[in-house]
Amino acid sequence: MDITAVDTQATKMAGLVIDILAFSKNGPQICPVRDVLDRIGDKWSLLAILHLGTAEALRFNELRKLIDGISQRMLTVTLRSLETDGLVTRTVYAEVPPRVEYRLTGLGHSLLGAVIELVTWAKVHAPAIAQARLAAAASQVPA
Amino acid sequence: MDITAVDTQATKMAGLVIDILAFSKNGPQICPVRDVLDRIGDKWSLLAILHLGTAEALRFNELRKLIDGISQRMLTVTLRSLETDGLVTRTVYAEVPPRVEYRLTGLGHSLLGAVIELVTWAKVHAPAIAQARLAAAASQVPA
DNA sequence: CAGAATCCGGTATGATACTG
DNA sequence: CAGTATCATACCGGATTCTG
Repeated sequence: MDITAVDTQATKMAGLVIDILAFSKNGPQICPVRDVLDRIGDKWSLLAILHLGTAEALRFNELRKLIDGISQRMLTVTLRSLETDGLVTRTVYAEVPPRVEYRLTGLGHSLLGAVIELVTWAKVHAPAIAQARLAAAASQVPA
Repeated sequence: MDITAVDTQATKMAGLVIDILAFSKNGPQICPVRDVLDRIGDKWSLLAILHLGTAEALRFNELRKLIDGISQRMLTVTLRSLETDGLVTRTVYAEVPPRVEYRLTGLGHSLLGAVIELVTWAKVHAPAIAQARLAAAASQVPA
């Protein structure tokens, strides 16, 4: 990739971003971009979506085991808010003991695609970020 | 897209996610996916990256005006942490009054690509989410 | 099993004032 | 202009206990 190609792509991305940000200013309601980012910007939503993307359906305690470190409370809260936003469905089976299954909706699957992009980026560039942090720490306390 | 195609794509995404999550378990250090999500999961980082993606370079107060509602303090904190992670560069010009320019690094631009995917999703599906929320609110207080 | 309710601390964020 | 320093606070999220 030569300089010209880089420039072209950068310009293209800039145009896309400008469109998005312009859109976010329109209308009387809050910015949809911020709104969605707030939703997925919490500690567990994206992880829940990722794990739900690995199976057709998952039960509450299955998710609890898969998402390492999540508390019962936060799993409940997270799933409810994802349900409210139409990203997952919650199905209760009238049995005893109770069984509840969660699965991604079509909307949830469409988000999964974008999320995979992001975590793939994270996976690929994690070493670069770690290195940058080390370099920053080193220049912080040189003596 | 027929049922088979949907299934195939869903299976493919599931495989990708499994790879990513498996990777995140490896090694003694913390999960890189969570690490990066924590970084960009704060309130302002993604917005700063998006705006920096619209121009070659931006000054402190230019960003301040562009990112509506951000406080001086949070802009500073956000930019510093992005700098620490190697996503933006900070250039101080020895002038008076001082001038400081921020611009995305190559790493930052690569993240911008994934972020654009995400916010584009947000832009497209914001109405669907809004509708889901309304439906949830309606079923909440039916009487 | 799958939660609901409650309490509680830490941290992220905001407001304000001061400075090189 | 581009911060830093300090204080105030809201709310996120964890631990615990109780329930259908």
